[in-house]
This record gives sequence, C-alpha cells and structure tokens, in this order.
Amino acid sequence: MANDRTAELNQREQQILQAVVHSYITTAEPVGSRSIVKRFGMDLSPATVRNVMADLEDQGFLQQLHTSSGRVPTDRGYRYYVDYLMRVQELTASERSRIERELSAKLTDADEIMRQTSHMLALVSHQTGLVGVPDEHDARLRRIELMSVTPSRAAVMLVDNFGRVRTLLVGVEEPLQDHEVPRLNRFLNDNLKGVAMGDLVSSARSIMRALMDEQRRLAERATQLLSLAPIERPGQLFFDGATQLFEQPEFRDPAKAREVFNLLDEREKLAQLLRSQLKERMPAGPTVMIGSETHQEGLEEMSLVTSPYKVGEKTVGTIGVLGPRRMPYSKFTAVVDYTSRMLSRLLTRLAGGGA
Amino acid sequence: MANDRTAELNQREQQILQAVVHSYITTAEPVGSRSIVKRFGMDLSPATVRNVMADLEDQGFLQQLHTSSGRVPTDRGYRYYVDYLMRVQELTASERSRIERELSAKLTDADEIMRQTSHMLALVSHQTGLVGVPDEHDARLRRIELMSVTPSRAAVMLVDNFGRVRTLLVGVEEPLQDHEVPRLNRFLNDNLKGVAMGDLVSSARSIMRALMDEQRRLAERATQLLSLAPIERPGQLFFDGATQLFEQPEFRDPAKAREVFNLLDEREKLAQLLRSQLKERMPAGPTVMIGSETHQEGLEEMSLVTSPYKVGEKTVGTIGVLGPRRMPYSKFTAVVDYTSRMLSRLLTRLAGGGA
DNA sequence: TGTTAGCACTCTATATGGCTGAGTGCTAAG
DNA sequence: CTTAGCACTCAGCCATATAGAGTGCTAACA
Repeated sequence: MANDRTAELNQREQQILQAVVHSYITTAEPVGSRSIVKRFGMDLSPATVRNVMADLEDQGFLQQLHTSSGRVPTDRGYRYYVDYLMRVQELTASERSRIERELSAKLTDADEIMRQTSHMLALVSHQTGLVGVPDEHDARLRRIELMSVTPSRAAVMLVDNFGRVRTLLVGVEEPLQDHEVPRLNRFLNDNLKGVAMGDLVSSARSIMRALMDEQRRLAERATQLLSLAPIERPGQLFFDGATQLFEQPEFRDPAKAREVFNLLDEREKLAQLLRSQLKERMPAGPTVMIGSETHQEGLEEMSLVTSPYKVGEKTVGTIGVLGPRRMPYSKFTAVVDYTSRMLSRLLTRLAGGGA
Repeated sequence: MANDRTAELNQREQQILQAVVHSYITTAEPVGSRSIVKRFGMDLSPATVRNVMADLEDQGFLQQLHTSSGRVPTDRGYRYYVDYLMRVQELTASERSRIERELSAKLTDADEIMRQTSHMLALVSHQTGLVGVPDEHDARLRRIELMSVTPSRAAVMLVDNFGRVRTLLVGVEEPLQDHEVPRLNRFLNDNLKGVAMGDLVSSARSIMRALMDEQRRLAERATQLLSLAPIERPGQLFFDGATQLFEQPEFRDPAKAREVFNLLDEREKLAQLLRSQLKERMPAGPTVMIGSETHQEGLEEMSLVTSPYKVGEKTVGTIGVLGPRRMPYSKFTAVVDYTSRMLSRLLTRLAGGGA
C-alpha cells in the first residue's frame, strides 16, 4: 500500500527530493540544482536536475522563496520525505545508554521521572522536549490520607496509580480532632479508592450521598474537606530546553521567536496538542506533525515529533520534541521512540510496584 | 549625609540628568540637547544644555554611543537618579487593590502564594517577576508524617513553619508495617520538630544516635527512611513573564535576548542573586541593582528592583522585578515595595495560623 | 525521447556614494 | 555665565552598480 503512493514520484524525483530535504535540513539555505549535483555526486547535469525540481514544484513538494532562489521543501515535501524516503535511524549504543542513564537516576516518583524525561529530550535533541502527563481521568486514586497540620488547616495527600503524589492544603473551619483522623482516613480510602482523579470530588459527593445514616456525619465531614481542595490541575505538561530555539537560524527574526515563546507560555494548548495525538492513532510508535499540520497558530514554522507511552498495556500520555520544521526527522524519530519505550518501562514498574 | 553626595551635582546638572533619564526611559532613544529643551520646556538654550551634558559625560553619568548621537545614562547615571533624583511614586488605589485581589485569592499554601506573587509582579510590571523562596535553613520542620504507599515505597510528608508542604517518595527495602507507622510518626515528630529543613537528615542522625537502647530500633528505622529522601531542593525560585522581555526594543537583537534567557534557565544563579540581597542590607525596603551592579554575566543590560519580605519579624526572602536597565524605577520600586509588604502579611498569617 | 550545454534573465546580497537630520564641540559675542 | 552661530560628525535612507547564485528556455545531441 505504501508502494502505491510512493509511485506518485518516480525514482529520480524521489532521489532529488531526498537530496533537497537533506541539504536544507543541514544547511538551512535554499538549495539549487548545481549544488545538489556537486554535493551528492550525481550522475546528472544541473540542467536535468532543474527540470525535475520544476516538476516537483508543480506538484507542491518544493517551493521557491523568490524567482531566482534555490528551492525549499514545503510541508508536503517534508511529509513525503518522512513517509517514504527517510530511512529510520538506529540510535548508537552510547546514545541509548545515555538516555537510560539519565532516566533511571531518579526513580523516586512519576512526576520527577517525567520532568527528567523532558530534560533529557532537550539535551539529546538540542530542541525543546515535551512530556504530556496522563489525563486526570486515566489516573485513579490509590491512596488518600488526611492530616491535621494546624488547627485551621489540614493536608490531603493523594497518591494515584501512576505513583504520583500530590499534597493539598485546605483550610478547615471546624478543627480536625485527632481521634477522627484515622476513622476519616479509613472511610475515604474504603469509598474512594480506584476513582478517577478528575472525578474525585463529584464521585465523593454521590458516593457519600448513598451512604446510610450511621455514617452520615463522617461522610459529610469528608466531602466538605475534599471539596475545598483544588484538585484539578490545569493542562499540565513538562517541557525543557526552550532556550535552544535561539540557536536555530530561523529565529534570527525575534518576532518569530516571540510567537513560539508565547505559545510555550500557554501550556494548555501544548498539552492539548499532545493529547490529541493519543486519540487519533491506533498503531503505537512515533508520529511526525509538520508545520501547519499541527493546526496551531504560531507553529507554522515548527514541527513536532511525538510518541505515546504506556503504563502496563494502556497508552496514557505522549512525549515529543518540538523544533523548526527543518529538523533531522529520522534522528528525532528514533530518539523519541526509544525514550517513550524507556519511559513506559519505568512508569509501569512504578505503577506495578504495588496494586 | 545624602545631601553631601547630592552636592556632587549642582541644581542645573541634576535637572538635566533627570531629564535625560526620564526621556530615555520612555522613548528608548538617545536624547539630545535640543529635544530636552523642547520636551521639558526649559528656560535654557540647547547650547547651554549641551555644555552641561558634556560635563555630565566627563563625570561618568552620561555616555555617547557615537560622536554625534544623543546621550544615554550610564549605570552611574541611573544610580544617581535612583538615589537622589527619583521621586518615589505612590501606587494608585486601583493598583493597590488589584495587587491585593490577585494575591489573596489563593491562600491555600505558601508555595502557591509565592507562585501567584511572581505572576502578579509580571502582570503589573510587564516585566519578569521573581520570588526567591526562604532558605532551607530558615525553614523549620513543623510536622512530619510517614506513610506506606506500596509495600516497596513510602511517602514522607514534611510541613514547615512557612506553611509549605512537600511530599517525597522513598523506596524501602523492608516494607513498612502498618503497626509501626504511628509509632514512627510520633517518634519523628517528637524528635525532629523545629529542626531546620536543610539540616534534617544530619540532625536526625545525631539525635537518633544519642538515644537510649530501648528506642534504638525505631531510631534506626527512621533515620534510614529519611536519609533516602531527596530533601534538598536546589536554589528554588518562582518567576513569571519572561516572554515580556521580547516586547522591549533592546531585545530586538536576538543575541541579547538569548543571553538573558540562558540566565533564566540557570535558576540557581538567580536565586543566589536574590539571596545576596538579604544579607547586605539592614534597612528594609526596596533596593535597585543597575546593570553591572548585579555582577552577573548576562545582566549587564538589565536592572533588578528587589524588596525583602518577612515572616513575623524575621526577613526570610526577596522578591523582585527584572527588566531592561531602562526601566521606570520609581514605579517598580513602589510595586515591589507594596507587594513585599502584602506577601509578608499573607505569609505571617499563614505561619501564625498555628504554631 | 530524454539529456545536456548555453544563454539570457531574475533576484538577493553587498558595496558605494550622496543626502538629510539630529546632534555635537567650539568660538566669539552678548 | 549664557547663547548664537557655525563647522563637523555620523546613522539612516535611498538610489545605483555589481557579483553570484540560481532559474527557465531553447536548441543541439545521443
């Protein structure tokens, strides 16, 4: 089936498209017929290459910035390259071991692992690394614990099935008595374990409501405490290495840089972009979004390589590398793919550590 | 004493220096003699002003970018302006109430308040807002709680006297038994309450060591657990609004922008810069660091307005606004001053909430 | 029929020179 | 001490020229 579509371009066209993409990725300069022939030692004359390039332009794979400049790949050109021409790159042993080392150093909790993952992605790609956190509706409560901190404030500690711990402070009007704490805790754990984190408050309410009189007072107390806690966390994700964007020649223009940075400030949008990747895709493995394919204002000049990660058998989140459209796709695909496997393994171990 | 030094410059020189600083702060353009006379309706001829400006340049208060351009203040010029010429600006009632509103919305815990403060500083200043957190040696343990999460992992919850909660996960080799948890908790609280957070592990060790045989086993167990927890948090601070830097004309040059962003990535350095302000200064109130006075590579073109905040009577941290050297000092001084008072009040209330 | 050489053409980047406007320093007069 | 006047400097802007890279097209070639 892939072959059907490959036939859109003949052998020579493919070869030349590949050369253009390659050259542009490394030099960031529009590439001309002459330089291609020289650089890749082709057995053709520049004139012939010119003809082919003109064809490729007609078909929308290449683009000229102005009449007499070299050509640059379009989104469609990159897409064809990624789908049919790019040969998947294997990571070297040293790269693999580096990733492994960086990641397994801090195995304490899931949030820390994810933060570390985004850092690592930024390090090896020299671009911006992203890690989307599991949706609040996939996360289930594993353990809840109340604690009196001061007479007027209590702490609620929540542990979810990914091994993430969150501690919230709530103000209480009527002080928590020492003797009621153990009973409240037992009550909360008995009734709320396994509930989706995102539904905690509403679940708590309805479960409590269905309880018999005897436990009514306990239930009310517990609900009251929980509903005070700001449990929702807004579209969260980890990212690192945004500064690296400055290194790219495409951000010589500060207006461009600003656009992207503004987007990075709106974490919610990025988080959603990563989340959207989860739904659309059955086959596991890395995906590439090129320029406008992201459907995100501000990312027209950027590309995103993502890969989902799993906990156990369930796919719960996505990691990615964000960089200029002109990026080494084959390399990043390999990096992101390997890293997501690694992350899956770590998180699965963490979650499995005690059901 | 201030008057002695004011005499460095005579009336007219002061007037003109002030005019130059004012004009440059608002327009970001080098300012010439002619424009000054017009803009401030001076009763002098441009030629006279020129002479004075030449004097000011000789004394190092002003600077010319090239022979025939207007003048620009030097660090020393800004310094003189800030110390002697600037009239302190009062915040309007609406500004004050805005700050108050933004800050008191989330009173849940200290970390959240600080994050919110940095956000608020960025909002009202349109620059980068900074909040340095109290040193780990000023923070005292108020409450510690161990909890078994899975057989192989336990959670340690720490509450300090600033109302900050931190929960750490530690892996345990020998599972925590349900029955030993309450005893461990009582033991830990009895022995460690009031210890500086930064000294927790070492204090734990020495205290435990001094204990009698009977409690030996408990002590060993507790120390073992604690020493596994990564308690140190590296130079932490909150900041927000870095993107705003792009708005400033001085960052039209992306190399400049990059320098500053790189520094923002090194949180440790910034945290230290804020911390350094704590020690050097007896009188409370806002301080201004201008350009090279920061002694930070990368901040030569930036200025920092800071103000300390207190919990109770003790000064524990510093907040600040970071922006281009050419910034409205009087405004920011007022903002930072007012905000730090506000923050002090909030944190004091939080800490006092139950000793 | 596909390939190539040659050529005229286009367009960017770069350098050059002239001009203007803002600003200065200096001098001499008020 | 102040100011008017003047010569001078320099960045910014514009127009122009030039070089270099690249193109499209045509005609010749295998």
